[in-house]
Amino acid sequence: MNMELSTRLFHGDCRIELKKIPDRSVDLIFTSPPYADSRKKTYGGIHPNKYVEWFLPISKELFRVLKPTGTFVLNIKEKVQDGERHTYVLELILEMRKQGWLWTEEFIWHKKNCYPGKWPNRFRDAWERLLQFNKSKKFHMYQEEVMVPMGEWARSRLKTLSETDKKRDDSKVGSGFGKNISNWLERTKAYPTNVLHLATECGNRNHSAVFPESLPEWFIKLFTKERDVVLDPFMGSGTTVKVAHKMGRNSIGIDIMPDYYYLVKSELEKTNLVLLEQAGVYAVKSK
Amino acid sequence: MNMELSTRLFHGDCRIELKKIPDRSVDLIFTSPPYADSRKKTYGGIHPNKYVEWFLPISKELFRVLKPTGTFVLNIKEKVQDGERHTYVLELILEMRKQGWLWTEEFIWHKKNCYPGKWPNRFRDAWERLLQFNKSKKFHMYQEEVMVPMGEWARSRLKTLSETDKKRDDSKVGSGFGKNISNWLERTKAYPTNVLHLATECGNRNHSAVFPESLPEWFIKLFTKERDVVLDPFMGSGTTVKVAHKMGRNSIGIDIMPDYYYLVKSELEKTNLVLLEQAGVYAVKSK
DNA sequence: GTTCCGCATGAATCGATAG
DNA sequence: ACTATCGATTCATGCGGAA
Repeated sequence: MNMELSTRLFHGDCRIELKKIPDRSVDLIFTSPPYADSRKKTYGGIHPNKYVEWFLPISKELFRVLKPTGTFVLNIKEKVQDGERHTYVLELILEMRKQGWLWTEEFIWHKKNCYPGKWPNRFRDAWERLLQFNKSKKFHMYQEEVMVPMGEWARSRLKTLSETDKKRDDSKVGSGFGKNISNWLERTKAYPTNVLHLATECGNRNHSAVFPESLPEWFIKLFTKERDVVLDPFMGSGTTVKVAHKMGRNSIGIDIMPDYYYLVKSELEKTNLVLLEQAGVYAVKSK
Repeated sequence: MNMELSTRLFHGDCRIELKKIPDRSVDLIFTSPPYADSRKKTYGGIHPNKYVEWFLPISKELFRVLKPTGTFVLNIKEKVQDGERHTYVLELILEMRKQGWLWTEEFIWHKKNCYPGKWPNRFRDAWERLLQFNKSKKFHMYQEEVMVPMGEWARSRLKTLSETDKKRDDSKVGSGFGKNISNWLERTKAYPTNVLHLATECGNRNHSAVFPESLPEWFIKLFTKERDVVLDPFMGSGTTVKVAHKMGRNSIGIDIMPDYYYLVKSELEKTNLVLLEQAGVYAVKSK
């Protein structure tokens, strides 16, 4: 059957634009909001001390639009201010829990090629937080989709298992053991951990604060299946929505900056964009 | 000159034992306190909800004994409770700042071999926090001491060179060769980042150390020089004090558990222990 | 001496069962 | 209902013994 895959873009402040999205309609929110006091020109430079206050109305709307089985992944890192790490991320987590969010996990994104520099009192910052929030303890997670190749020892391990297998097969007759065995034998992959090793994308000076495609891709694989809905309320150059579309997910992108909005719009038009009746709402048709 | 290197051990609750240590006398505090609700048998199992309340009087004493130029490195990680990451670490950071601590940095310890397991809603936990606190913005940091070889190619290259070096060392007679090598070595070293990659120690039948020796070693190199004073108020099996002593630093270890206390004591006695007048205070003489 | 292989062992977490 | 205990699950590492 021919189904339509939609990519909807909204141009405006997500505090307002989010209200156009129905309750419990989104499977995954993946976003990297403007960092405190940075990207001043694009987002008006939220002061670190005002960051929590600014973000809470947004996270409340995000709570509303997320399905009970959905997940919110927030890519964020505190800035250094006056020689100290600022505490707005810590405070934000505490306040979001008061809104009903469950702080399920904190993934670490290890940036293998982090920004260069040298300071007398600190080293280069090579990691960012990927905070996982949920509305309920029962959320969808497709762990098999992100399994990774095992270490070197996999071969010998498999050998051992096949021998153990034989022994058990002799002693046990007609039990459900065979199924387990085949599971083990085909195992050449392992589940990942909560530490992600990805290089940052470099050389793209058109847009600030870009993350590599593999970052949203990993979480989209992990927390959604095809035809699910992915939302990025701080779309920026559109990495999340473009990856989502490529992966057969419906997506929604919001950005306040005209440059970003029209950039993503035109890029989607290059492929197969369909304008919907609402202003600023587009759908990309896909076979 | 013959100087004495001292390793002082205290047996008791660090909330009390710390009072025996003078104000502003410690250069580095490196410790890994008992995790909430774990090590029940050893520390009485502090409940996660009581953790901050329990730790704050200790951090207050630590603040007192640390030199203004010193550093406090706290190895900690929140437990999962009821499907969520607990918030006691976040709250602890916020409360410690109220005590006057500066939250300078958060290092990530990536545990390459983390505990195995599989669950429907989370992956294996492969990282811990190493929170850096200071009393002032002007603290001592010896960055050159922890420089690392650049990249993989450099590492293999270094191997080759060191082997070649050895071979020629036998036949070499005071040529300028060594100097060339050291020059080359300096060029291939880079400052590290705030992400540390270390495996936990396992299979060592002696004692199960909580962290590998290289962890305290790295921070001792970074934040102290020889003859400085290193303190671990939750000594455990004594990794920190033993590494500190090996590196020519004076050290102080405290533990409430008799088993740990007498274990470390006897290990130090095997080398060259000197009993001081105070009960529970020992010094290891070193030439 | 090397290299390879087998094995024990973790600062874990969930879900079920029991009190 | 709420807490305590137990079994099942899982994989990187370093050691020791064997080829």
